[in-house]
Amino acid sequence: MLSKKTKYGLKALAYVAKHKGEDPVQIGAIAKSENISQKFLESIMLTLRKAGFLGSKKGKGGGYYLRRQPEEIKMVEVMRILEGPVSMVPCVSLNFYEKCDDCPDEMTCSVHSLMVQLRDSNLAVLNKNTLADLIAE
Amino acid sequence: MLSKKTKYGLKALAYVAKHKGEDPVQIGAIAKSENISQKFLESIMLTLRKAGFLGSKKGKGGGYYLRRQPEEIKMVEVMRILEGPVSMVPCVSLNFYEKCDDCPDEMTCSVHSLMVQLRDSNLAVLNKNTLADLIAE
DNA sequence: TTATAATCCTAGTATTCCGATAGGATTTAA
DNA sequence: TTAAATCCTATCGGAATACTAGGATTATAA
Repeated sequence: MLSKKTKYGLKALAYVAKHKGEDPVQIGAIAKSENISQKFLESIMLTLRKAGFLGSKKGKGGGYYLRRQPEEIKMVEVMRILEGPVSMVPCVSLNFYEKCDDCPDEMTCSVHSLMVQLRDSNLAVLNKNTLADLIAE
Repeated sequence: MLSKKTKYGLKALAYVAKHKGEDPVQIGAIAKSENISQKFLESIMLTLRKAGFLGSKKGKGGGYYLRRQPEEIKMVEVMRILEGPVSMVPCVSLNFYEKCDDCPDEMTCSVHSLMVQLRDSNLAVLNKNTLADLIAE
């Protein structure tokens, strides 16, 4: 299941992207438009800013804006920040590799190959889609 | 992340499939071979039996055996039983459809299309792979 | 017949994670 | 100087996950 954090984060990014070129958008406006708890969204926006997707302006008239073009923000980057690894098991993760605690040997693990295939098919989709695709429809 | 339940279940199915044609295999043997808590595995085996993948024989010399050919057990079936929906959001699930609580309208939801693509690419992999593929390598 | 070995089944528990909230500190525009 | 916004850390309740306990049931075989 996709976490609410990720879902809200994606929606918020889409919202900001839709208002590109205008004044910065406020958390309150996004929260209201997308039915998201404002406080929860605050922490998500913070994450997205620290990851470099968003910039912010403090104080009155402040808010968030995109720091990169929507076409250049790949979904795989956003997902890795918000949701974590693309892989379903750490031992096939490209960016978050870890040994599985129960597997003595990855090469003889019966689920390994299936997990690699799932990872790769997901990566293909997430590499192809950008923030621009999210607001296209 | 793949749940331990699913991971253990897949490994157990693979183990049983490897011993096809022999006497039924005991939970204890699987647990030992795959580093799984025996009690936990018990409940997983029960699930797999009730789902029709496994048969069981009680009493001394009992254990579990496959009820279908490995080539005919699709990973998508097993995953749906153990892990739940293939989709990451309920509103794009084919077998577990539900409306998302925060979305007023699926058609205007910015993450919808991405979720459909992910679902379909995962389905493709899970439909192609069978239990036979798990033990092939 | 009886001991043993296995599954069956329900309930409970410990821990972790998720979603959300609290409460201010800081910064900026008007 | 006031209001409006982000910034930041800490915390909390509930749900889900991973696992455990304890026995009931069934079948084999000495």
